Amino acid sequence: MSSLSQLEPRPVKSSSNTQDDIVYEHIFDAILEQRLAPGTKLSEEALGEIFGVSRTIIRRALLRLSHEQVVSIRPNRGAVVAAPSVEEARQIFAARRVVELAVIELAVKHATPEGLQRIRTMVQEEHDAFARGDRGKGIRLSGEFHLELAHMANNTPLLNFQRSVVSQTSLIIAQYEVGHQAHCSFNEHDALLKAIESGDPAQAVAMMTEHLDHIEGKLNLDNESASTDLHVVFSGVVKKKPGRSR
Amino acid sequence: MSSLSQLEPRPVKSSSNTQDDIVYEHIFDAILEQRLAPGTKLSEEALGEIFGVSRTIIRRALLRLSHEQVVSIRPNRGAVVAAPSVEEARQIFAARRVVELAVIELAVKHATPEGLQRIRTMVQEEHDAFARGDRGKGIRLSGEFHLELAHMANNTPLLNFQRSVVSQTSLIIAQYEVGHQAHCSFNEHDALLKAIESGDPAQAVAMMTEHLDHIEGKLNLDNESASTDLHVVFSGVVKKKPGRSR
DNA sequence: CCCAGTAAGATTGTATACGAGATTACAAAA
DNA sequence: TTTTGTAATCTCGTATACAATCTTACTGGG
Repeated sequence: MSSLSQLEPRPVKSSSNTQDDIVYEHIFDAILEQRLAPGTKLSEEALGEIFGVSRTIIRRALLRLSHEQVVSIRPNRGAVVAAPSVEEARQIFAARRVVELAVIELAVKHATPEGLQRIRTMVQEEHDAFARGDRGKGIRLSGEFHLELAHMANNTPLLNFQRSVVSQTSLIIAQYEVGHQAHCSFNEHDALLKAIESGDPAQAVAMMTEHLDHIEGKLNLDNESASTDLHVVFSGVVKKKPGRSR
Repeated sequence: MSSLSQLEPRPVKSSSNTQDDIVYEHIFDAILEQRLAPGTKLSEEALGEIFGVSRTIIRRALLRLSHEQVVSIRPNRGAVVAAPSVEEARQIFAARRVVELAVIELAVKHATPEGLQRIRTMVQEEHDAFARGDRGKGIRLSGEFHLELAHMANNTPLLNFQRSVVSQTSLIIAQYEVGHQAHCSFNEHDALLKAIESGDPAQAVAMMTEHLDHIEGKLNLDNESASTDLHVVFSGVVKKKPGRSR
C-alpha cells in the first residue's frame, strides 16, 4: 500500500533507483547518522512494512549490509546492527589507517578542480550541519567526506573498502565514544582539504595520520567492561527489554 | 597425512555448512581455479539444478559474489563471471598493492609457529600441484597463499578485502595473461615465507613488491584489443553459441 | 540474400506460502 | 518469590508461483 516515494525520510542520493538499493541506502544512512544504535534488531517484516515492500527486498538489503559488516545476521535469529567488539574495533581502525593513507595519497595525485569543489562544498555542509545542531547529519557528512576522498582517488575497490570501514567506524564511535566532542571535526577536514590543494602528498598523509589519531583518541577501547553498561558489552547476546534501555 | 583436504572431490573448506555458503564456495573455487572463464553466464536455474537447491539459495550466493566483485549482475539479464576491463584491472592491482604490503608487514609482526607451519604446508601443496600438472589447483592454492598471509596478519577487514582483490586478480590473469608461465610461482612464495620467518618487515615488504611486479608483468594491459580474441574483448556482450568456440 | 519487426520462449524479479527454529509467556513446583 | 519446564507465538529459511523483462526465432519485406 504505502509506496516508497511517499515516505522517504530524506533525499536519496545519487546512485540507485531499484527498490533494494533504496532500502539499503536508507538503512545505511540511518546507521551512519547513528539513528540506529549498534545491537538494534532489524526485523524483516517490520522493515518490509515501513518501506512498503516484501521481505524479499529487505532481505537483499540486509544481506548487502552484512557483507559490508555493518549488519550482523545470526542464523535463525535475524539481523541486528553490528556491534563491533573492542578487538574488532582495533582491527577496523588498523585497516582504516591502511586504506585512508593510500587513499589520501592517490587523492592528491588525482585531484581535479571539480573534485576539490565537491569536497569544499561537503566540508561547508558539514560545518553548517554541526552549526545548526544537526548532529546526525553532521556525523554522516563527516563520514562521506572520507568517501569523497576515496572517490577522488579514482579507485573503485578502495572506495568500496573505504565505505565499509568508514561505516563501521561510525558504529564504533556510537559504542565507545567518551564525552560529546565534535567528531571528525570539520576543522581537520578543512585542513586536509588544504593539504590536498597544496599538492604535497607527504603533508596530506601526515595530516590524515593526525586526523585518525584524533578520532581514535576520542574512544575508550582500553577497558572493555568499564564505563559502558552490560547491554553494550554483551550487545551481541543482549535481549531487548522495553523500558530500561537508552 | 600429506593432504587431507584434497581427498574429497568437493573441496569444501573450513568455514561453512549452510547451503548457500556451500554453493558460494564451489562457484568461488571454480573461478579461482579458472574453470569458469570471465563472461560466463551463470544461470540461476541451471545452478539450482546442479547443486540441488532452489533459485533462492543460488541467488544469495550470486549476490555475495557480486558484492565481492567476482560476479557481475546485470538487472533483468542475469549474472556472469566478472570480466574486469583494463582500467578496472589497473585499479584492482593498485588496491592489491596497498593491502598486500600492509598485510605482509602485519603478518611479520604477528607470525606464530602454527601460522608459519600452515603457510609452509600450503607452499608445499602448491608446489606439488604444479609439479603434477594440476594447473587449476595450483592457481587456487597460490591465491590462497595470499589469503593465508592476511589470516596471519590477524585483521578480518583486511582479510575480506584481500579475498576480493585476490579473486579478482585471478579473473584478470585469465583475461590478460600472455604466454603460459607459472603464475605466482611458488618459488617466490617460498622466498616470501623465508622473509617472514626472518622477521624483517622491510625485507618482506620488498619481496612482496617484487612478487607483485612479477605478477603484473606477466599481463598485457597496455593494448586492450590486442592478442586476445574477440570473445574476451567483448566478453560482456558475447552471446553463447555452441559449436564454434575454442 | 539481408534486414527489420513481431511473436514465442526463456530467464529473471518479486511476492507469498509453508515449515523449522527461536523467543516469549505462562504455569507449576520448590 | 524464584526457577524451570512446556506450550503458544513469532520470526526466519526455503521453495515456489506469477509477473515483468529480455532473448531468440520466425516471418515478411526490401
